[in-house]
Amino acid sequence: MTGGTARRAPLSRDRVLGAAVALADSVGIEALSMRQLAQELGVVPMALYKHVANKDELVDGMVDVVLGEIDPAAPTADWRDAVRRRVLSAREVVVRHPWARKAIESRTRRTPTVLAYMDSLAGMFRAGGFSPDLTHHVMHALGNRMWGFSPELFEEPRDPSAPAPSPEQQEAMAAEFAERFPHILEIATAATSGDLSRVGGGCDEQFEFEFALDLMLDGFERLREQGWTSRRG
Amino acid sequence: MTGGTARRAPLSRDRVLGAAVALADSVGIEALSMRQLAQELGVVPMALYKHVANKDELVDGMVDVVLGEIDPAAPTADWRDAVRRRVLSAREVVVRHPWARKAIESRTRRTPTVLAYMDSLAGMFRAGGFSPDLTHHVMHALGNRMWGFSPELFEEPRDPSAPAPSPEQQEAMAAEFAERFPHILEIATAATSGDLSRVGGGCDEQFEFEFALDLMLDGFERLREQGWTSRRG
DNA sequence: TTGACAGGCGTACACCGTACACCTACGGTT
DNA sequence: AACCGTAGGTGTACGGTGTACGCCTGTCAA
Repeated sequence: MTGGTARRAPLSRDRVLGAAVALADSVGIEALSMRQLAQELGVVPMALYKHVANKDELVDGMVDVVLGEIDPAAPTADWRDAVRRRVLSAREVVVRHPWARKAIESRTRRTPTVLAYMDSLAGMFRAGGFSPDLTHHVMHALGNRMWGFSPELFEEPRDPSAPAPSPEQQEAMAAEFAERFPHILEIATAATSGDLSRVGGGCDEQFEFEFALDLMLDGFERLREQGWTSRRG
Repeated sequence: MTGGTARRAPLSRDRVLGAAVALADSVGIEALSMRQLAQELGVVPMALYKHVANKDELVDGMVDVVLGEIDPAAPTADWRDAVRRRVLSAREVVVRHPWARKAIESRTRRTPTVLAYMDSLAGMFRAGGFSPDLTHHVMHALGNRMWGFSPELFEEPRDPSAPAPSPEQQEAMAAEFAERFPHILEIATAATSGDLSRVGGGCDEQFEFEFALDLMLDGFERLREQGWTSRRG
């Protein structure tokens, strides 16, 4: 009966992964469970296991999905520009999917999609005149930054439900902090251009990311120029 | 009765944390559970909660313990040397406690111990002539490498229980790999000096770490020399 | 002697991933 | 038309997790 109440669309690997990505987008990766995902799909938990082997493989698949959102590599004369674009494009997708950071960090299996991305990046270095040897090391040096994220040194819980400390408590804490961690306080205030009220407010992650990325790329270029090699002689 | 069968030594926060570190050392962080830890201490699970608030706080404490194993900062004329020593000392302890990598990555709360370490590092940059502004950014650029580890691009499961693929299967896989990921294959063989049989064997992590660290430190020094600042004008 | 309290115990709950057996509907073969 | 293999959704159950809550007991100060 085509005109009756529409039957639930059948599951498929893609539908499962898509729903998982959407769910992780809204509740985070640590709240994503097979049971909740099943419920979201109007299905019993075990039904999922007909489409993914287990939860690990599910997360692998989710990572593949978001990696698929990275802009395909565009041909560029300049290796530096090519790498930079690619990585910043990757960054855009992990910003869209904040859980991807943890997911990628925790991943141990390298899926073909992951390998393909790394391969394309390696290819850019090679095309730019990097030796296989040097390419290898700069890929390591890039590390997780190739996926468009850097570790968050300070992640603020910013828990609004927590009871706000009284002003004098705040003052006391600030005083103790200033005594024990003067340099951190100093650079934190520098980061906010001296606006003390915004000290806890987090950093400009995009700036920090590009700063570090460019620093590395500069270093890479220098090593390439001077024909760096790991073999002594 | 002092001479009778010795009563179990009473629990304490330190004893709990010490046992947790030892347990994680032997079974890994993901196998560490409150129940198992309690059993190790000859105690009922809930007894632990009299000494740590919850599991998160337990892990925070464990991280603090291992950070305590880092060599105290020694006075050095050269900022570069000071930072390098400190970070490599940190690396020694995370190599001793492999689980610390994941633990630190997953941590969100910054304990005083963590802050103290970061503060001492920041202090080294400041003493070396870095502006607060620049210090801030280089700390971000250093990222998790300040804890002595870099992300593992390829972690091999190296599962010995998995059925070994037949030689022809292996050959077929290698051929497909070579076609799809030529650059990865190329740099992997470069890493083993052309010894194809060792391609899957992993990289020299220590070398990669120092390579990346020195690359960053070089970059930092250059920025310091030229009086880099994030403010335009 | 008393009574507060620190610290270990036992039970119980909600949640997790997933093994296993079952059912049911569909597509191709005879 | 009868059959049957199989893909895919269901239900139940098991062993694991973190931890809330109440109890009980030994220690020590008043």
